[in-house]
Amino acid sequence: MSLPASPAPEPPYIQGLNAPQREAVLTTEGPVLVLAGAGTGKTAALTARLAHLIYTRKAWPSEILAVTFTNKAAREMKERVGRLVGEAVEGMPWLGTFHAIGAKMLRRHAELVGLQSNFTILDTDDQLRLMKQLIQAADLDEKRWPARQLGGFIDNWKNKGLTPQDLDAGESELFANGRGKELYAAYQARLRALNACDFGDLLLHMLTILKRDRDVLEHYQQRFKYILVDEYQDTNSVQYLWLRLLAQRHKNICCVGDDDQSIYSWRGAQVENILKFERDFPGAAVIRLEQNYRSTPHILAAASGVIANNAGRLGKTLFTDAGEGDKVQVLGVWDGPEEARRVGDEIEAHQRRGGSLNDTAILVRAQHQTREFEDRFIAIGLPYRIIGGFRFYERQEIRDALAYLRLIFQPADDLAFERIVNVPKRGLGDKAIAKIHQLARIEQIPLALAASRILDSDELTPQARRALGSFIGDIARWRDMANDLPHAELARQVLDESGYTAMWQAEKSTDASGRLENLNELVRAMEEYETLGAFLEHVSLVMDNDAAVDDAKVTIMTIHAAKGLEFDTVFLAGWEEGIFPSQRALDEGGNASLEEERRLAYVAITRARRKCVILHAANRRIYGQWTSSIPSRFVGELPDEHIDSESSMAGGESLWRANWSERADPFSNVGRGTGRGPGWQRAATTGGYSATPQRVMEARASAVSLGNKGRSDLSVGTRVFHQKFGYGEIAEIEGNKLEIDFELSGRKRVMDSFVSIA
DNA sequence: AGCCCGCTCCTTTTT
DNA sequence: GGAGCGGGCT
Repeated sequence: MSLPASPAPEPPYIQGLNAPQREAVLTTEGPVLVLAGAGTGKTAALTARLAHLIYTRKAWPSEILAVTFTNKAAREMKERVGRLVGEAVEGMPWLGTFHAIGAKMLRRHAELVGLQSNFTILDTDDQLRLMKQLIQAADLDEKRWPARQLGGFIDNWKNKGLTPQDLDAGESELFANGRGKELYAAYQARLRALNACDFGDLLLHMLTILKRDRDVLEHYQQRFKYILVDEYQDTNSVQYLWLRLLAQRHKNICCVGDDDQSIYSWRGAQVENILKFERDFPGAAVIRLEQNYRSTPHILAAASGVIANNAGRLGKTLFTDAGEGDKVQVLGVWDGPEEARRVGDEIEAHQRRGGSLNDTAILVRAQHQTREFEDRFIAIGLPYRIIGGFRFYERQEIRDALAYLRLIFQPADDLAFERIVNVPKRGLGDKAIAKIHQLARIEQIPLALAASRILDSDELTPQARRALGSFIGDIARWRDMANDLPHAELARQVLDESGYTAMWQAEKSTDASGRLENLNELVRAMEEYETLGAFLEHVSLVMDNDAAVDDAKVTIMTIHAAKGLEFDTVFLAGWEEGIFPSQRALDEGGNASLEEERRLAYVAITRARRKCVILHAANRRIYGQWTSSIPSRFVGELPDEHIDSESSMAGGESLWRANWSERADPFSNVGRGTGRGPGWQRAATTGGYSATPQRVMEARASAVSLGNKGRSDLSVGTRVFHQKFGYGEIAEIEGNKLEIDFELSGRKRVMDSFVSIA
C-alpha cells in the first residue's frame, strides 16, 4: 500500500494488533496464507483485514468474497466488520458460508443446470427417502445396499467435485456391484425433475457452471477483487476448485487456517489444500500467528506435546505471555458414572466459589457420551445444556410444517406430498398411496396431480377416496388463500386446519409441548421475511438452534462442536483407547485418521483458558456390556512436567502411565479382529496383544481383578447414590456386590460400580 | 391399517 | 443399551 509522506494516524482497526497480525491485515495484494494457531486472534486479524480493504477503498463491500464454514462465524464476522467500518457500509453481500453463497449464485444461474431459480433445498431426510425409492426401483436389496450408504457415496462424490459423468468404473464399483454411477445419475435426474438441490449440489452445480460458462466465470472473477477464506484446512475439493477458479484473475486470495485443527476429513476436507497452498498460488506470502491470547503455558504446552506426535505439519510454535496457571489435571476414575460424578463435584465446588456455569464445558468424543453426564446432572440438579443433535429444520415437526408449505407453493413437490399426505393420519395407507404412485409414474405427472385424478376413478376404497378428496381440496383452498394472506398467517391456518397442531396437542408424550413451541417459533420467524422463498432459504441454510445463552448452564458437547469456542474450565471426558481415539478411526483409517484424532485432542485441550481436566475411566459400559479400558495413548503423550495425575484407584494410574511412556505405540501390532465390539476388546480375547509389553497386560489384569475384589471406598453404613434407585445405605458387602437399603425403593442388590458415595 | 416383536447396528456432522 | 426397521400378526 502507498504511504503518505507524514505518518498518518493509525486507523482504529489496526490498534491492538501484534506484528504478524498487522502483516496479515496489510498484505492485501497477491495470495496470502495465514497460519493461525488456536487462540491467536485470528478473527480479529480477519475482520481488520476486511475493514482495511473497505476503509482504504481498495474494494467496495460487494467486491469482496468472504467465505466461512459456519453461520456463526459468518454472523460474527459481519458484526465485527460493521463495528469497525461503521454504518456507512451496507452488509457485505458476499460474506457467508460456502453453501449460502453457492445458493445465492445458483439461484441466478439455475437454468444453466436445468433448474428453476426457486429450486427447493432438500434436507437429508428427503434425500434418503428419494434414494430408497431409487434403490427399490433398481431392484436392489435395500438391506445389502442401504440408502444411507448410497447417500454417503454421493455426498463424497459431490465433495470431490464429481458429477455422474465424471465417475470412473472404480468409483462406481463402490456401490451395488458397479451400479453406483447409474444410481447417482438417476438421483440427479430425480432432483432435477423435482426442481430440487441437496447441499452438495449448491457447490457442485455452481462449479459446473463456472467451468462450463466463460461469461459467468469472468463475471465473478471480475467482481471479486479480494477473496478471503476462513478455516481453509477444512475446505474440500469442490470448494478448493471454486476458489481456484474465482481467484484466477485478481489473485488476491487470503486463506486462513490451521493444519493442526483439521478435523473434518471424513466430510471430504482435504488438509492437503492448506499444505500445498504455496504451490497452488506461487509467490504466496505466508504469515504465522503464534502468540496465543487464550490459554496458560501449561495448557499450551500440554496441547503442543500431544500434537508434536503428528508428522507432516506445517509447524507453528505457540507462545504466550500469560502467567503460569495450573497444570493440566489428569484424573483416572473407576467407571463412567464416577467420571460424571467427579465432574459434577468439581463443577459444584466451582459454583460454591462463586464461579459461573457458563464458563465451563464438558467435551466428549461422541454424542452418546453426553448421556452419562446428563443423567448425573439431572440427579444432582446441575443446570446443563447439550449442544448438538438435531438442527432446527431437521426436526420432524418443522419438516412436516415446511412440507405443507412447499406443497402449497410447488404442486410438483412430490417429496413434500409423500411426507404429509397421511400426517396427521387420514386413513390413507400404503395401498392407497401405492396407487397414486403408480398413476403418477404411468402418466409422468406429479403425485399431487395423480392424487386428484385418481379421485375420478374407482381405484380407491370409498373411505380412502373421501380422505384424499378432502386433503386435495384443502391444499387447493390454502393455495388460493396464499394470494391474499401474509405467509406467516397462512402457515398458522394451515397447521390448524390440517389438524397438524391438534395431532401434537393430543399427544401425551413429554416432547409434544416442545414440538408445539417449535412450530410457534417457526411461524414467528416467518414474519420477519418478505417472501416465503427467502424464509425457506433461511430456515434450511442459516437458521441454527443454538439455544439462547439465557441462564447459567454447563455446556456439554462434542469436541467437533467446540471448535472455535473457548471456556475458562474444560473437562475432557473419556480419554480411553477405543473411545478417544475412537475404535473406528483406529480400525479403518490407519495412521491418517489416528493423526486426525490427535488433532481433535489438540483442539480439545486448546479450548481451555485456565483449567483443563482430562479424565479416563478403567471400566465403561460399551454397547451395554461392561468392559475394562486403558487410558488413551494421548494421555501418555502429555508432557509429564505439565500435568498433575491423580487416580481414584490405588496404584492404577501411575502404572498405566508407566506403560505408555515406555513405548511409543503399544497398539502398532494389535491384531485386527473381524468380530463385533471394540477392536482392543477383540484383540484382548483373541490374543492380538501378543507382542505388547507385558506390563500393559498386567495393568489390564490389575484393573480387572480390582473389579472383582470390590471397592475399598465402600463399607457397611456408607450412604450411596444409585442412578436408578436414588439414595440409600449399604447394608451388606459381598465382593463387588452390594445389598443396599434405598430410601425410596427398599432393599436391592446392586453392583458396586453402579453406586457412588453420596 | 396399525402394532408389536425381534434383529441389527452402532463416530464425528459447520451446510 | 437402545433406536430404527422390517416382517408378521391382529
